[in-house]
Amino acid sequence: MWRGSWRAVDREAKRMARVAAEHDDYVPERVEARWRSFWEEEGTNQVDLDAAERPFFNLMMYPYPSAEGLHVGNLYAFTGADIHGRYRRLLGEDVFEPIGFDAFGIHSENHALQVGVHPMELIPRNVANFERQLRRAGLMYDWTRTVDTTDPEYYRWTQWIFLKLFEAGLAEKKEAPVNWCPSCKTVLANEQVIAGRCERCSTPVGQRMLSQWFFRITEYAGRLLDNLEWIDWSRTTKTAQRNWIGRSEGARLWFPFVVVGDGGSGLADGSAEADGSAVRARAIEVFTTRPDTLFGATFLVLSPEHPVVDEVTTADRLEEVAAYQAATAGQDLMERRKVDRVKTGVFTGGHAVNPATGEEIPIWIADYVLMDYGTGAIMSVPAHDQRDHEFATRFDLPIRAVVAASAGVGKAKDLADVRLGPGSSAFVEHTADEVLINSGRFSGMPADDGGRAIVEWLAERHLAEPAINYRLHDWCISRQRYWGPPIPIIYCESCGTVPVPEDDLPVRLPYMEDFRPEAAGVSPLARAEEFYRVECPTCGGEARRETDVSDTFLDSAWYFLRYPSTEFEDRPFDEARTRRWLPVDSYIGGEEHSVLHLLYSRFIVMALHDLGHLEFEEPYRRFRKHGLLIKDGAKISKSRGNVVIPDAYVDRYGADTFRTYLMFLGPYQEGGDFRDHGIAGPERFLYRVWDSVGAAVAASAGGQGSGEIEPEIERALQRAIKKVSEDLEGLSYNTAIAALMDYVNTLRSEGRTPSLPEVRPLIIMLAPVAPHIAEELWERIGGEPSIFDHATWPTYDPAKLEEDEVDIPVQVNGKLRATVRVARGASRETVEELALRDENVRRHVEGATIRKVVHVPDRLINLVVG
RNA sequence: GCGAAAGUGGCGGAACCGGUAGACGCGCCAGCUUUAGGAGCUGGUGGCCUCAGGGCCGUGGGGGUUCGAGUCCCCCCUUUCGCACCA
Repeated sequence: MWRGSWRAVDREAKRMARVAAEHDDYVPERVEARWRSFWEEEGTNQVDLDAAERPFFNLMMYPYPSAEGLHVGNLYAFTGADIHGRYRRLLGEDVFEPIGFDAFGIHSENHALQVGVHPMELIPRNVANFERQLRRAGLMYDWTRTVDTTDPEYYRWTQWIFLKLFEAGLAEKKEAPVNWCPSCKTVLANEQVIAGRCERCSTPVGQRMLSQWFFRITEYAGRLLDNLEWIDWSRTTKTAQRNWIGRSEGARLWFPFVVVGDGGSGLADGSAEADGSAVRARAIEVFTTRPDTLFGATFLVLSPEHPVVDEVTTADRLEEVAAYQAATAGQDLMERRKVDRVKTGVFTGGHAVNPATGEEIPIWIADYVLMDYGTGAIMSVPAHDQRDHEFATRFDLPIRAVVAASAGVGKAKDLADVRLGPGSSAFVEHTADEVLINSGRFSGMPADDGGRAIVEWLAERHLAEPAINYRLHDWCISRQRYWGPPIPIIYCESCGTVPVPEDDLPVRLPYMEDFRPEAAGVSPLARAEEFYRVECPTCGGEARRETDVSDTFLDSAWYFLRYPSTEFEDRPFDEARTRRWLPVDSYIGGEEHSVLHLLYSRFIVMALHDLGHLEFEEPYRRFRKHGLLIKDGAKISKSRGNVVIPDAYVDRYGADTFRTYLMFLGPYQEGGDFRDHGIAGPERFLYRVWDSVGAAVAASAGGQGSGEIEPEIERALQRAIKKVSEDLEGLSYNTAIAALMDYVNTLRSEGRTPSLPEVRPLIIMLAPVAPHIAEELWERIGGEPSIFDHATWPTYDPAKLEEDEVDIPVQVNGKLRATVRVARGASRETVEELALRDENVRRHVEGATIRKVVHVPDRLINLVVG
């Protein structure tokens, strides 16, 4: 007896033989290989970048070339973008569809460390593998214009961008607390910290003070937010960016210190000062969104890292404060950011003056106040802030209500002196309609007006000003790692920080046998003396290179600018090319990049625009996110072990079937469920198309059939053209494919043989989804290859779309009772008369009077009886 | 906690402005074809009842608006995804 596997192989071989015979030799592998080389040899996928009259830049997010190779999620993303590009091309546009590789970064480096192969060796291997996989997927890439971020000819311009931002004062080095991943041994941007853990290795992230290069993206926060109003992006992506930028409107307030031994009021009068700098220098600055509650600020809380902690702490508290600071510093951020933790903190012994009440209030430190938001200090209003309330209750600090629902205080005689009895320590939630109480002369004012009035009042003494605060932080681009572009800066004893002259770019990343990161937070490049020892470009003296490399997100913040200009060695992007091709017409990518890549690239483009290098300030005309593929009810990921590698599917079914399946399994912009057996539908569909065209060709050659479009087919065709065109425009690929299937079912219903003109538009409409088979069939019906150069997208005639007669549903009291067939445009009277002739309708109308007739022409009639 | 999206047959999913719910596909059923079938073709397929005419129910749950609600409004439940002590 044969063993199971032998039987399987035997069956499979038989199946293939039979399928090939039955389908007139449709062997996807053969067809696809043929057109792949045709495209390659003819340069079908290349567009003349200087002569294109209707340029369409079709961009998709370039991949990180992992060692595992291309996964099905990549292919899902690319196929959806490719279909749109091919559709635009068939509409007659000059579509430029490039691809590249995002090959720098910690991800690549960690993998190299893991397998013990140098990244300079590993990355080209991975890239080659990716390219092999991508070339089989039927994507319309122009392979003469790829981008590899690790190529010195690419990253010289990444460094150039750094220099431009540096010259403009948008890059600065500062000592700052940074997120530190002890496992990756590097700094992480806030965006790379997910719930307190490193986004790559999930190690809890700690804090560390390091001198780092920052891009001042916060300068652009307002514009990055405002432009979201008009750019054409997926709504959810805009929302994500809005939340990330996190605009809060409120005020900055200054609480003067009470100087120990001063004996005075402590409330300096700064009104005589021009700018209030002297007053403010002796005060603690806080940011609040609720200046109206200032009268209820009964204490201040500083972040333990706040620089003035040392200044305000009294001698008797030094020890306790220092201990608390140490405990906080030792805490990982994840722990610290847990919301449901019992609040902790210590009193510093110092006091400040509430500028509104003149009261001296205690200054505490607590880890629930974060140094990296606002000013790192808050005024605590325990009556109206949940967190402050918890804290005040725990440490027995005063709680004073200062706002109340206007309905509740209407009868109070003197709003300035509302005494809330024993219940006064209660937490009062913010409501829409509230007024100030216990707030001196501001009592009784609506909260919003009161807040503004308080700020105005204190502004005279420079103790308050309206302010907008953003959650967004400056972008830390320094990485203490090896695998990235060196930051082009030189430090000189006498000249200070000197930018590398443009002519000296690129600053090449040297080959280092040992590229492991060091725990000390110093880049591996700091061990390469021949790299960092350099002459100062200004004075010629001994100097030292910056040894940090830049963040991968800088590489990807501008790669799309490079694509049309890859051959220019003397400029990052050519002016004429850029004018013709940018901004990007269509950008499709994953939502996981909503706040990282998409925000950074907007910032870089905006900055380059302001510096006169670009004429536009938003990089993408249209951005659409694609959905996520799910398998077995879970997101596809390595950790879940449900990763799907497309190769086996492409081998077994061919790229066309696999593409069709991926696009058919759910709405592209929402994602869907990847299940092996679902692929049978699209497979059969393509075989059916193949057979249909074969039958049409044979019939035509044999002189059979009319060779024309039969009238009943015509309507189906018109409907299909309309539906497919609209759906490809809107990326609704699943329904576009359904419409094509529907049309094929109509063509073949009751075993009929279609004619060539019936089949021709089908082939064209199928081409974006299944390009290889479309090329082959196009050739078989006598078209000149490539279909993408010689076919034009079919159009429909709205007049032909509709039938002369329509079926009208007849409702009685909203319930369907019959349908009647009437001429298009039939009058209410006609339809009603016909409806009442129906036996079933009569039964439901009988014995009652018709009180109303709702008639929607050509759609429905509803008889209301009672 | 805040924000966003989504709950429709056995399954993946359709449904423009409120107007015949379930397109298309998977699976399943029947017939045809085939030496054979895990193949192909044609047709059928939401549930319950049925005197075989049709009837009732049905888009997470409850209410409402309307001649008419998957779609609009209010309340609730569930799931997924972001952001999370953001002052």
